[in-house]
Amino acid sequence: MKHRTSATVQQQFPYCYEFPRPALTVDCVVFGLALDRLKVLFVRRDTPPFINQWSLPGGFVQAEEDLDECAKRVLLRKTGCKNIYIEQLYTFGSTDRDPRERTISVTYYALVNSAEFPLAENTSAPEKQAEWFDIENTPKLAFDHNEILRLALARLRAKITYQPISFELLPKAFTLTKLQNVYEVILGESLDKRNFRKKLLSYGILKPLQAWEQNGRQRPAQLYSFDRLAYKRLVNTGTPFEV
Amino acid sequence: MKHRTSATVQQQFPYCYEFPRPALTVDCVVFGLALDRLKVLFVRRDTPPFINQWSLPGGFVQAEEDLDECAKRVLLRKTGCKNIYIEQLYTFGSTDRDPRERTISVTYYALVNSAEFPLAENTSAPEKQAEWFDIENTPKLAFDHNEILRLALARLRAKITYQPISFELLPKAFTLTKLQNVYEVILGESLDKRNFRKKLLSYGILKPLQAWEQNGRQRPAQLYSFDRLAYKRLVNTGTPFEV
DNA sequence: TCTACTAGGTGTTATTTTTACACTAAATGA
DNA sequence: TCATTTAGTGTAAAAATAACACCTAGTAGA
Repeated sequence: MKHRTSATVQQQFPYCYEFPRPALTVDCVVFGLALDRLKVLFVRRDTPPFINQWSLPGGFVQAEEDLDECAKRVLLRKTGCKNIYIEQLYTFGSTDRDPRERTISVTYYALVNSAEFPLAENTSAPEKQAEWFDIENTPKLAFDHNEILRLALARLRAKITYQPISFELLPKAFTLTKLQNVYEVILGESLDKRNFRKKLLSYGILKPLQAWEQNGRQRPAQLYSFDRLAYKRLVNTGTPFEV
Repeated sequence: MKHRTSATVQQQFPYCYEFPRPALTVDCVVFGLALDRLKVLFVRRDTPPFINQWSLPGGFVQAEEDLDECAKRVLLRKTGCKNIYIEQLYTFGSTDRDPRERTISVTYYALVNSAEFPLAENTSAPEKQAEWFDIENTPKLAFDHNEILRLALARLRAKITYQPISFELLPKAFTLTKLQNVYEVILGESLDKRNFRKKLLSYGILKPLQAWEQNGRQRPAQLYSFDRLAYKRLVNTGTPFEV
């Protein structure tokens, strides 16, 4: 139960409890795609501890905000884009993970659409210092954020094989080659083009558009969009989606 | 940052912070096996809110205790047994999930070994009122605990097919029939005996013991134990474990 | 305008994995 | 010794996966 104290101390530390309470933060691992590579977004800390070190974007959970909302708020602030795919990852709560005081971090990972968000090599994000790093070349991060990143990457790798989240990294309309590239980049292995197309198309969750993409001096590629309704129907029939 | 206030209020609410902080609890979904059925453990609440209603065993996270430790402490208190398999499930933090005040719950699910723990139909747990319920017949629970239970069950069903956690529900030595039964009970479908045995034995992670189980007036069954080292080797070769 | 280049697009076969299925073995109790 | 019960075992058909090569349709530049 929360109680107010009197006196001046109240003004600075007005929220008082019977037992100590850890601070609660949300930290996000934001994945994006650029130049056919998997990227991840870090922000440079401007306060101690770990001042000037790179870290995951995050923030304290506000009193009247759900955890998911908090993650979305953080993402909007750091990346400037809404409607990002997010998923809760894990909650980190070692007693020594923050040198200042006990802090619990509920972590999320997010997938940003490479069309809506201007992804370029080391472009700065809207505010503060934020940068995209290639997943193969990440710096030492503040706190236990390297560990969080590892877990997020493992989760992404696993999840992409049985849930249609690859589309979240692509623009609404995409070619099969781009889609295959998402899998190759994340799984770290190359796939057979014909088998990949055969399998993906067999689920009937890709809607061919009346549009083609012209990218260089070659044959234009058919554009597709992800058909969420068809995917729901697929799930209802019990057919597993697998790549 | 935590600060102490002066005056009498300090004695009751001595932990003061600049911003409001939610309470932090750990709640556990404890699964067990009895009479070839999947069971789950609930405790009856003895304080408001939801007094007298069934709920998941849980408790507040102590200042100097990791989240996993907290879950283990809760489980030891409620079930009396150590070395339980636990895994973090999800963190629930809706602003309205606790009618008293903002409370974040880091949830875990646990698998208890049916040999070490005396599982019987509705046996009372060591202290307070605790009962095992058949998974097909669970009561309305306090807070959002029914939702947590649903999620835990979904996770258990998914996980059992690609991680060797079924063994955690069985005694050290078990028969293949018992093992198959674990899968059938959790997945809710019957499996082919020959195919099941062929597949499980093919991984080489079951060590046949020089022991047989005599259960009725029939041929005694070979006992096996789970070979953790062999499983590690299997993982290292990249072979997926799948049921 | 012709040619070289580039990525897009497509089927078939061999191999592997999965599924379906039925009888004998070893013990007990009557 | 016979009836009953669960333990334990192999094979063949079907399905899924993996391997593999060439033509297409456009652009750029000669």
